Amino acid sequence: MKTKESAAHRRKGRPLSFDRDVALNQAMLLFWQHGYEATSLNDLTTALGVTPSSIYTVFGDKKGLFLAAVGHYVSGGPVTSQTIIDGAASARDAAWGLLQAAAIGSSGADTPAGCLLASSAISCSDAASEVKETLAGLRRGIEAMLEQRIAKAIASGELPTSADANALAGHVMAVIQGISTLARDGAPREKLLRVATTAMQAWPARAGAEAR
Amino acid sequence: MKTKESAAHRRKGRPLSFDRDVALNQAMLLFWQHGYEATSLNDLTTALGVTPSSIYTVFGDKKGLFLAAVGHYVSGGPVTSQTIIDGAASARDAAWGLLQAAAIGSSGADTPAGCLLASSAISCSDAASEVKETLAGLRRGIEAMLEQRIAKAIASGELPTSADANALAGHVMAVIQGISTLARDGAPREKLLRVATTAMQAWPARAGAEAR
DNA sequence: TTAATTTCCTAGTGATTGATAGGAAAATAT
DNA sequence: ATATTTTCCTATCAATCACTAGGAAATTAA
Repeated sequence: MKTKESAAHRRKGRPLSFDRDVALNQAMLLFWQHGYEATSLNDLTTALGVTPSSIYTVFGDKKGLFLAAVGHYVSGGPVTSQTIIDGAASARDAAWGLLQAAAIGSSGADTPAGCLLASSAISCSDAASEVKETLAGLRRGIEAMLEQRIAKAIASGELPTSADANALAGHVMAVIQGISTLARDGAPREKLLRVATTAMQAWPARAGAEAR
Repeated sequence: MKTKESAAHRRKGRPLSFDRDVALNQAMLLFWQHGYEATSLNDLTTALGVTPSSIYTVFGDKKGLFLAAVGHYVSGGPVTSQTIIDGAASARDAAWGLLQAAAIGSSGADTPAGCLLASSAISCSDAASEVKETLAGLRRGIEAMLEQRIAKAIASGELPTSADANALAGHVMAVIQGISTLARDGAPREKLLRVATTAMQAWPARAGAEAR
């Protein structure tokens, strides 16, 4: 069920000596652990078992490999931010789903701590600013999707009109970012989940309820 | 009123040709903007107007300069995390003070976006793990101080016994971390403050009040 | 003035960085 | 078989990295 180009047409020249997805997964793990700039080509070629020239013919350059690894990260599993938000029964569930996914994804036993999007290019040299900006764009995209979902909930009466969609979405994104750092600092999954639960206490009551 | 060694005793050899605090401030700004590893010695010597050998005689090595710059950062102004927590009238005010300081400090007009502690060494190579761990320790220290302040508030009846000091402190730290990243991604101060305000909505009601 | 001490500058160290040149090897197409 | 296309490996590129040797210059102590 992998994206394996339905075997209808084979390439012409010498075939790749390695599995592109396996290599991409290895690269993703390295970038996840050490970040974009701190992961050297030497680290990558060693871990992937591939020579530099192969990387450059397949992915262009280090930046291309990183972006491909990010793509592998965001669309690798069945659960993405998009599917979480779209599949949630309410804006509140969307926020909780994202926070829960961040807590669990940042504390996997077989993956580095934290979130690749949140941690791999926070500070960098000018040469890597394009990569940093790409990740920032992905983060902003998730935030925008969540904000729209919240705005829809306000419009539909699910949330009170006094709710601030922009601030609520920003708060959720901030906590997701923070959960990633807490995880990298060594916090266990159980704590990350309690932080996520605490963050949800900031969620406004349903529009009907006259509390707060 | 600077810490200038009360002029009682001058050093023996040739005097420093530059002001240590001015240089440290410049170094801090560079590390603040680009992070620890992405800031090269060449960047530093150029900005500081100082030769490499001078840096090494005064600060030991790049790591020593960075740690000195971090010290300059955390104890540079009159307001520190310590003074915010100790000076707050309540645990709630302590949390709000930290969040507000993060929002304002991350969006200064004359300083790089974000927080140096939160952004300068999130992901790094193995060679810089000591620096990363030092910053993580500073973050954990702030969190521990806040957690103790919250625990004290629970013990004194200021907060309900159902409150989770560890999770509340973790949430505040996560939001601080996230505010730093939002700022680096371009969010304006006004939004950071609204995120901080939203985060405070998660704070439990006073022990007496029977709400929630 | 002379000795001792400390910082100064110039020039360069070996190691590592991302990336490549050149040609052999392996596949398909004819 | 032969041509074409693509990837393979070996060896290496120039640039940059953090860092330092060696000696002149500037200060205090005697």
